[in-house]
Order: sequence, then structure tokens, then C-alpha cells
Amino acid sequence: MSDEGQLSLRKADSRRRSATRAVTMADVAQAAGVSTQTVSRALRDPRSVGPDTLARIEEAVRETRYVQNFAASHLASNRSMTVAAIIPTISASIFAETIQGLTDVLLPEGYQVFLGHTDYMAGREESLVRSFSGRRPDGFFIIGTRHTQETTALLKRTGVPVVESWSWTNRPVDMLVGFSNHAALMSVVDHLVGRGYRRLAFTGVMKPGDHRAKERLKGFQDAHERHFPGVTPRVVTVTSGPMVMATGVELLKLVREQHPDTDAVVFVSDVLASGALLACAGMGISVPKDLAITGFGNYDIAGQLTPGLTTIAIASRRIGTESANLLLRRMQGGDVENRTQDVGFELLVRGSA
Amino acid sequence: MSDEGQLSLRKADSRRRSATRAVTMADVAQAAGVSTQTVSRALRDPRSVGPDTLARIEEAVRETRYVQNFAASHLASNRSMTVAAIIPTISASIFAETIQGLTDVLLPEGYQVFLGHTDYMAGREESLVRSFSGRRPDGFFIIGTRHTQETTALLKRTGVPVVESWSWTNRPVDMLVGFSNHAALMSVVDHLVGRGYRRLAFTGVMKPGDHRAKERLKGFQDAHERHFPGVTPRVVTVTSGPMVMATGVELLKLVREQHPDTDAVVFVSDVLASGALLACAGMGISVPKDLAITGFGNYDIAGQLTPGLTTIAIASRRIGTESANLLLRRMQGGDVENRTQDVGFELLVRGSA
DNA sequence: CTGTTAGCGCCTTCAG
DNA sequence: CTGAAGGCGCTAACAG
Repeated sequence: MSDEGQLSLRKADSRRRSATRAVTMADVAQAAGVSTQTVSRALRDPRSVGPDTLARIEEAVRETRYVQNFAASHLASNRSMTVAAIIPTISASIFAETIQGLTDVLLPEGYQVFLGHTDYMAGREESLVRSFSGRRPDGFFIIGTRHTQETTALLKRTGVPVVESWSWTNRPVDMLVGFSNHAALMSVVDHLVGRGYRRLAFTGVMKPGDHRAKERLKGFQDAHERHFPGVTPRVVTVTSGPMVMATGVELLKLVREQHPDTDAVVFVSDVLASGALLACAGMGISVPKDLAITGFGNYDIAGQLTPGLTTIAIASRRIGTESANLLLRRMQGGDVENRTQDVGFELLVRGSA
Repeated sequence: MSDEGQLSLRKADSRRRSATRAVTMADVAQAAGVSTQTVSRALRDPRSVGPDTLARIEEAVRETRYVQNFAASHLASNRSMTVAAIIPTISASIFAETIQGLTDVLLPEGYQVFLGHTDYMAGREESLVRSFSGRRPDGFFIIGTRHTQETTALLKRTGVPVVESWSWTNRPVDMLVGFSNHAALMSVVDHLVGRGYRRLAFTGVMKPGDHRAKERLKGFQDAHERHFPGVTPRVVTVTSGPMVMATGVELLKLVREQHPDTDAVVFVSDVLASGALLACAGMGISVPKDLAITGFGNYDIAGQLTPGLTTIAIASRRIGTESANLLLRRMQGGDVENRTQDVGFELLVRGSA
């Protein structure tokens, strides 16, 4: 087929380093009988070159098995065609949906996503932002609105669009697609009180870097104060431990030890709540008669339990797609009218409360 | 503090393009009173320069707020310090653990991970490999061992180490960290038959691109044939639909419609099995007396159900860490003795079967 | 619609 | 241990 010899016309300079001698755009250009510039244009916008020039280039690409080098492209154009995404953990399926939404929108537009996870460790967000900055992403997506001062400064200094999410603030770094965890928990408390529950407890794993959990707790406390002024709210939290169903069972036991009269347990997450709800049968606890249970997130399991788990549903995937749309518009040079977007939440009342 | 004017000594050539006028290594070099070479060396290996030269450079980096440009580094060194990872879906927490393991090992070594998901669509793997190749990753990690011919060719042509995983083959593209889905399902069948079950059914969502599901089905069929020669195994599958617990309930109903005498249902995944198991109570089915149920994956929920779900446990996180170690050794120029690694599986017998 | 020129920011090679 | 020269592969700017 193609004469392999033709592919390597580059001068055998003594300073050459690339041991791989990979196919470059120059090889394609030569094979197609055009300049590299024309190849470059053809690849980026096929309509910008003549139809048979295009055909020859496409054929040359196939023959030479050319694969564009984005690093060179990035360096020359100052656009990396990447977006950096920072999430607390990949293992939480709920953030995974957000990331799927993000990439589902960005990938077709030619952007690739770098993913980093902090495992809720406060310092790791800053070091991730720092190391991601070296790749010069064209945009940042971050879960959370609370960062170290230095992180915020780093993000602003990059000069690229930034979307924060899954939380709420009046002073976002740049753009925001989120909701109020505080308001969500208040609605949970309102619901419980409306149903006649009076001795509410809040429980969960509260990792130091998990500001969303803190906002939920604050929402619980504030609503509790509104309904029961002066009454100290029952709060049982641990600062470490895996976010698994078994931990929910442990927390339920802790709550009942420390506050035996509790008639409703508000969990910080569906994972914990589901574990507790499943364990209730074995512990002789009737839900919701003896005890009401609520969760957060509307995980898959919430609707499958008996009774169903009353919880807060978040448009997780939509947070990702909306964020991607905002980033896209800005990365493509446009501007956005609304830099903050509230996706809200929904209280799903099921049998457990 | 620092004289901002000093930072921009680059010639104001009419052809200049970088509108950002970002801080470069040359700025750092000037601020520190050394050459860019020395800065470059200091950043890559701090011990390769003199102690007070190093101190001056570190101070200059801080002052100038320099952030290294990896694209330039990549282009010059021909190493991108990235690894491309391709998984079926992020939303399955079980693959997420593998990715966490992978990044937990690679990140401290300076490698960043590009993540792509195929959503079990056959063609998307090839296009992902193709587009990822443009970033010139220093290694590939892929879930699965079945690819299109072109995908395999592309992977081999990159010349970088490749790890396939979560499956088994005798002819890996390069390296392999996996286990036999086929053998795992055979052990499930053996167990069921040993417990006296005789009318086994296999069910699950079988997306066209999900070869691991196919291997599991094949394992079921082969074991079934060994135990019940000539008897057609009960197989009820759907080729689309979400991998959620509710789907498991639907499949359970389908199985009982099509094969009312079934006494054991083997699910392709814990997600489906859990949904079914939870629904059994409401359907008046006693598990494991009337019906045995098994899953695959040992998800968090498996051990929380009553009865517990009998399933296959996979060292999901370890697949990630082991793969990362293999890649690292090869990316750092070393060689590995065992290019294939069987992490095995474990049959966890709980109450459901 | 296509070509020429120069430079993106860093690192390898070679020299001191 | 440090510096000088030049190229990695591509694209912006300008010209035709």
C-alpha cells in the first residue's frame, strides 16, 4: 500500500530525541501533497478546505495511521480541550451520575474530563487544583462551595470558567449549579414535625472536609430551633468511618443509646438510612410507627425498601449537564446571563416517615 | 512584593499569540538568577541542583506564582504523565472502586488519570481509545478483554503498556489483571446444586457490549450442562434497561412467568438480585425455602439484606491498585515478570442460597 | 482556499 | 553543578 519510507523525511539531526519517530502532521501533509497548515485546518474544520483536498487528506490520515498530538495542539493554540473535575469520591454513585452528565455533554464537543477525588480530605482539594492547573484545563468543575483561600485564589488565577456545585453560596468563585442543603434538611424536619414527630435526632458520618454534611446538620438544627425553641437537638455524629450501610446500623444504635426517646432519625445520607431501615426489622423496631427514618439523595435503594425511604431527591445528573453547558458556552467564548443556577431538591415522602 | 514588570521580559514580537502572557519558566529563571535549565532540573529532581540554588528557585516559584505547563513538558519529553482509563460506566460503584484504587496509586507518582465510559456500547470503546490516543497517555487501563480488531490494533500501536481487567483471556493485548467470570458462575451453580436446587434460572440485563455478562451466562450454561446433561437451562435476559434494583424485580417476575417451577434464580449482578430479594417478601416468596437467589459483585447491600445475599466477591479495589503497579513499573522503564495476574473471586454463602 | 513563517514552553543533548 | 542551543508537533498570523 503506502510506501513506509515516505513517512520519515524529517532531517536526521543529531539533536533528535523522539525515539518513537511517530507519524506527524508533516507526514500526512506530504502524503496528501499539501502543507501542514491545510492538514491542520482540515482536521479542525473539514469544511474549511476544498472537497478533494479534504478527501486526499483523509486518505493520507488513514494510510499513515496518523493520530493527532493534542499536547502540541494545546501548546500552539493555548487550548487544552480538557475540563478538570474534582469530586469528593467516585464511589458514591450519586456524584458518579453528575460526572456522567458532565462528560456526556462535554465529550461530543471534543472536551475530555480529568477526574480527581478528595476523599473528603480538606487539603487534597487544594493540591488537586494545583496539579490540575499544570494541565491548563479550559474549565473547572468542582463539587462544593467551600474551599481554602488559596484554592479560591488558584481557581481565579487560572482565568478559565469554574463551576461549583452540589451546594449553595452567594459568592461563588465564578459560576454555580447547586441547591441548598440547608433548606433541604429544613423541609425534612418540617415534614416530620407535620407528621407529629417531636423527638428528632440527626445522625451521620461527618468527615472534616464534608461541608455539605455540615450544611445539612445546620439545616436540621435551625429548623429544630424554629419548631422547638430552646430545646437542644439530638445530634449523633462520627467524624470518620466508611459511608456504608453497616455504618448506618451502628449510628442507629448509637442514637437509641444516647437518646432512647427518639421518635425520628434524620440521616445525612440514604446509604446510612437504608442500612438502618433494613436493620429495624431485626431489632424489633416498627417503621414508621415506633420510629421514622429519613435519608438524603434518593439512591436507587430508597424506593425499593419496605417501607419506602422518605428522602430528598437531587437532580444529580442534571447538575452535570447544566454545568457542562455553562462551561461550554464560556469556553467557546460566549457569556452566560445567569451565573448561578438553583436545581432545587424534592422531598419524596414514602412510608418510612 | 515582586516587581511585576520583571516578569514580562519576552520580546513583544508582532507574531506573539499567547494573550494570557502567563508566567513561564523563563520568568522563574530570571527571578532566581539562573537559567531555565536549572529551574527545569530543580522542579523535576530537587536534589540535582545546589541547595541554595534550589532555595532561590523555590522562592522565585512562589513569588511569580509559577505553574508548570505540562503540555510543553509533554511535548519536549515525550511523556504525558497521564494514564487513560476506560470503564463501562462510572455509576456502578464496583468499577468506581477499581478506579479509586488505580488513581490512589498513580496520583502520588505524578500520573493523572483520564476517565472515559462506554455505557456498554460496543463502538464507543474504539472511539474512546482513538481520541484518548491523541493525548499520548503513558499507559492504558481498560475493563474488559474483548475489543474490536481495530481497538486492539490501536492499543498495540500506541507502544505504551496496557492493562486489561475484570475478565480473563489467554491472549491479552499486553497485561492482564482479572479473573474468570465463567469460573465464578460455575462455582455459583455448583453451590446451588450442592444445596439441592435443581431448577436453576439465569437472568440479567445483557447489553450487547457487556462481555462479562456473557461470560457469566456461559459459565452458568456450562455448569448446568455438566450437572444436568441435555437439559435446556432456563435463561431469561433483556438486552436493554437500566441496571437498577427495580429491573431485578421485573426480571424475577419474568422468570416466574416463563419458568414457574424455578427453584433458584442466578442474577448477573447484585443490584438486580437485591431488588428481587427485597421484593420477594411482598410477593409471598420465602427465600431460600421457596426460591434461592444469588448475585454477583458483593455490593454493600448484599450483606445487609435478610437473608443475606449469596454472591461472588471480587477484589475490586485491588484490581485497580495491582493494575497501577504493573503500569507504573513499565512506564518507569522496568519490566514485569508476570504480565497476567488472576485476582480470583470468592463465593460468599449467605442466607439467600 | 492554500502556503509561509515563527513561536507556544519546556526538555534533551552537549559543553563547560 | 550549571548553561547554551535547538527541537518536540502543532497552529496563529499574515500573505497570496
